[in-house]
Amino acid sequence: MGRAPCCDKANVKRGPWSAEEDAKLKDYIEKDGTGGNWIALPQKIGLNRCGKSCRLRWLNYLRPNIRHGGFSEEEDNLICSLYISIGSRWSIIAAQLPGRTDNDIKNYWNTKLKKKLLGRRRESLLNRSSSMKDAHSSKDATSSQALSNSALERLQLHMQLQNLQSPFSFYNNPALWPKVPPLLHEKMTQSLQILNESPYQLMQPTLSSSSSPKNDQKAETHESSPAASHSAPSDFANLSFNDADFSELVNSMTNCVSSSDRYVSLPDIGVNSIDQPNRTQFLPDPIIHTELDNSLNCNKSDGSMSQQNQVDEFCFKDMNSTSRDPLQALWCDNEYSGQSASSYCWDSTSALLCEGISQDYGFGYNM
DNA sequence: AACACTTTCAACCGCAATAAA
DNA sequence: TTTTATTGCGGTTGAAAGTGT
Repeated sequence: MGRAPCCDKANVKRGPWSAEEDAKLKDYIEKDGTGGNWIALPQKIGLNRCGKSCRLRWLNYLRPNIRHGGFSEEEDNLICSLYISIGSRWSIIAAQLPGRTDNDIKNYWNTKLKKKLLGRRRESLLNRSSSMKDAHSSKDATSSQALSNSALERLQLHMQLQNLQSPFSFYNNPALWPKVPPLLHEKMTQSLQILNESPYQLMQPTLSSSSSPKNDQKAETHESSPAASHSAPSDFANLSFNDADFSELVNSMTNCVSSSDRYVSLPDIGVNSIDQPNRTQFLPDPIIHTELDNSLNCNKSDGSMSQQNQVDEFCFKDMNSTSRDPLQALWCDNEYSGQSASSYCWDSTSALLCEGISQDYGFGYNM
């Protein structure tokens, strides 16, 4: 037995809001507030709408100081940075962008920003590797458009950025990877292999990015949809890769590649509201900001980087310093203990919220 | 001009978390 | 402590607008 619906769906109006409905809702809330009960609100004001619909309309459209469209480069960079670090926690991302709603940011990311960013990345990767990768390039042209917002996508974006910037990085050297569970190691290897073989190839919608029944069910549902039907089969489809996997891997790698000054602080991320006047402004790590600028503005940062600089930026650039020892211990010496490194680090939003503390978000890019 | 295809984005859906009874 | 109601969120849908042929 499923839960009762929040309203009688057969007898409430759906679809686009009229100006009259907007005015009714806006006037009432501005005057009397929501009364702490969205479900009861439409009846109070004589709107034949579901309470959830009213709430959404208010939050995403009618609320004061909402901005639509016209995202600035700074906002682009911030969204990218946050997406890579925390994934599709749109409400948290929106909290860092005054006047933006989670829905807007989500739409913007899915329709424009992701393509913009990864498209540039693809171009750069292609330019650099075209001479040796021609044999692999054409087959993925179609599938490159199909993207998933899975954890693997974040990992791959992470890897692409890393790989492009520093071709000698540990991402290309499995021997340098940390001790992680064999399954994760295998996934990572597969991802790297696919990346290297198919610089065009990004994510597949058929990817079983989560083991949850919900997602499995939805994947089945979409099998017959037009969107799925034109998707080429992918090796990624064999990867089961969830947020926990991602966080574990990236966190481990972040610990390795990032010196302390490469961490970006995200103060009070869990408790900020875009309406809070005194919220702490989150600014992206300057290094990431630069990289994203380069990516979003089609600058070839990789082309301008000297070989020496690349070596300097190599993940074990401090190999000769004493500071590497703990890292080596993490990467090479410790047996995998079964405890995720992320258990005390950045991945879990809920952890952030529970702890209520500022977290260091390690991106781990060598830029 | 007409049609097909793609993109955009407002709105919806269902689940999980939380609050209230 | 358990049950029920409500809120908040991320994923998804589908109509409208845009673009290409």
